[in-house]
Amino acid sequence: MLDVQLFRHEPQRVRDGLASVGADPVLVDTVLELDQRRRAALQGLETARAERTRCSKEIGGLPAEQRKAAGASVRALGEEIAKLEVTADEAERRLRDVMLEIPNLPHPTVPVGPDDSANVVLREEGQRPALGFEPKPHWEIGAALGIIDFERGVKVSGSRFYVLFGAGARLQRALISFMLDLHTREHGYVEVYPPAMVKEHCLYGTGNLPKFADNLYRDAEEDYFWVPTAEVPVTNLYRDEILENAALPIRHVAYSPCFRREKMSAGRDVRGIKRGHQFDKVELVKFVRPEDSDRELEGLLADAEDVCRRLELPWRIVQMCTGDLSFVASIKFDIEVWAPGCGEWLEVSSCSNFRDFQARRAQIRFRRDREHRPELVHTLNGSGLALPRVLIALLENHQQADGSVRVPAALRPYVGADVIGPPA
RNA sequence: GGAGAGAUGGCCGAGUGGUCGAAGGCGCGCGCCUGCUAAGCGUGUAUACGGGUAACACUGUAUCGAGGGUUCGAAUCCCUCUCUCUCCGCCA
Repeated sequence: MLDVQLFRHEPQRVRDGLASVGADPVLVDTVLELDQRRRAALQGLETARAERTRCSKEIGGLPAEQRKAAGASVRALGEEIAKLEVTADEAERRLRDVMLEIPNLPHPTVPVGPDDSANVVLREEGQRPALGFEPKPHWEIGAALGIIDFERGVKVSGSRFYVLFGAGARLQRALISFMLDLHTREHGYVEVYPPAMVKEHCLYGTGNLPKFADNLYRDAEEDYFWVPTAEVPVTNLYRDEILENAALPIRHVAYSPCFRREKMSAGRDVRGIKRGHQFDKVELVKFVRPEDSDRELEGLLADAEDVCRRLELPWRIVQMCTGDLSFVASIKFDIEVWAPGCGEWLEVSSCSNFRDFQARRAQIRFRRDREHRPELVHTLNGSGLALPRVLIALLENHQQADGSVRVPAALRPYVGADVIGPPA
């Protein structure tokens, strides 16, 4: 959520920003009008309440037998207040509803563009493998090795589900452990194991609601949502808190399963394990002082890239243009790994700086010192990394002519083998 | 799932209809004193949204788990919900 003050003081800047991310600049005028209405309603209400308080105190000082009569004369005021409350609440709610649907403003350094065609590939890192044979897609490799079973996944849970067997399951578990260890031991993150189900308000905090309900699984009866990413529970860890200045920055790494309905991408990426309803992910989440957030984003990106490097995967960094930013991000860099088998770049992480957008929704603040009022923190996050796609890249980049898959050195202690071969 | 107890400021803990944003203690900030490793004295110490200011100051309203009700007036009375704790049942 954006700061209403920004609308009041720099409306043109907000209009320009909204236009650049494809939102309607007229929203600024809507907000300004609703804000005006809200303030007017509030002033009327507060005046009336102040008057009532004065009267009530007077009555309190009266002898008991006079109170009843005096009270009756104030009754009308109470009824008026009730009406003004309804008006003020209504104004407040309408403003809030609009504000909740307004996207974040882009960081000034974000390249301007209408859609993903204007995204910028900043650099390419790592070596593409010189395989010397026609690379197979992971669904062939996985099936041949007996480590990915698509048919049984469908049998048990329907389309977009698969089952990992044997070395495949172990490989995934190894990746999770490897990533958690790397980020906790070498990058300074504190590990968190969060709930995979959250209450509705958490999703408002991170910005998944109200706009993106159709990508979420929910249990309406119990008001539970399955998390689409660990970002949701981890960001909400500090909701409604005022953190100590010394506690910042907070850097968390969390492994969690993620659940997405994928309604919007029906029919897309149905082959393989690239896009399922359930997948695993190791997520990095930061809570930082505003002045540190630009630098912290660089660090976040570097920490996520380090996973690619150690897994000996070729990757590239793509900066999202204004038109391709997510609803909540003010700046975003994707990490894409090359998958030679299916011949595409796979998004394995989106590293974003949300600035105070989520913090305002979730009311995550910190106190710089006693003299200052609490300030909103900046939140950032990015995957470090998303498991199934790393698995794809691993199988496809490290496949060998005989059908086996080489395990990169960094992963060997976790897998307990140098090579994943066909079933005996 | 059944029965009971509870939810007050950073923490502990008073407060059962009025002058209570809320005693007292702890913690913490600032000042003084003292001078020795600790204490004493004074003073201050929630948040949000309005008004106000160049910015402070100042000022209004709200907030005692959440929502609703009674009342001129609710931390205090009534209802609903949430959460926590104890016991029973069930269970990985």
